[in-house]
Amino acid sequence: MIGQDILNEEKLEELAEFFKALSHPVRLRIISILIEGKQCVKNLGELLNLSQPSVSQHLSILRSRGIVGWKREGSIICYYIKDERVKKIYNLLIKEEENGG
Amino acid sequence: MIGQDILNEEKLEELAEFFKALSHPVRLRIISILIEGKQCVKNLGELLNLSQPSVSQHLSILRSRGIVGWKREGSIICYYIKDERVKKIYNLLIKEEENGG
DNA sequence: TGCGTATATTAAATAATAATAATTTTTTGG
DNA sequence: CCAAAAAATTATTATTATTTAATATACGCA
Repeated sequence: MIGQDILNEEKLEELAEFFKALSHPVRLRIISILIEGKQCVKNLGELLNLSQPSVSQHLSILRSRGIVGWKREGSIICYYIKDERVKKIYNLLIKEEENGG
Repeated sequence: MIGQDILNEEKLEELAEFFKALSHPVRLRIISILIEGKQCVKNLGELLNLSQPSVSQHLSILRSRGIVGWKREGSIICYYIKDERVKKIYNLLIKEEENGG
């Protein structure tokens, strides 16, 4: 059957959740920042001009989908891109477009 | 400033809308079917085992984001993938994964 | 024109997300 | 242990998306 061999229901749900995590301007901005390099929550809040709890909530969504990872460094927690698919998509949608891709 | 040169607010919103359109299992299935080739609404409903109005609603979301296009052929309307980014992402996420990409 | 098929739109009810504010936990340093 | 800083969680309310059912539109043909 068409289009059913690769994508079973479980895989579809997982993919939809993945895209849902990317479906918010703030989270896309967070991703674009983290692609440049890891950042702590406080810095993200300042770069985004958002409250700490708000940043934390968005990070928690990205974390729960495995898109970002984190590491405590002393008193702060640094976030980074964990899911390589995100980097690939970023390159494909953003970077390539710069050269009219 | 980090991550702000390329992605202005407008572009971020557009991208978020793009991902939102992909954030549903049914719409992902529709896309996977249309990537194999164009299909009319009735066939889609049968392949997806969904009611006609339900398929139409999902198509309308994909249409409004420019992800699919359509063409009337006699009494039926055929839908096809219009946004090339979708094909790229599909190849990247689905096809590459088959060979352990 | 009128009927049947194909598709789209609308409406109403429910569920999911987002934004904001308040509270809590964890860690560092005195 | 205590206070302050950093981050996470919770609660509340507002907004948006999804589902289902009902209705409407467009086309082809007798």
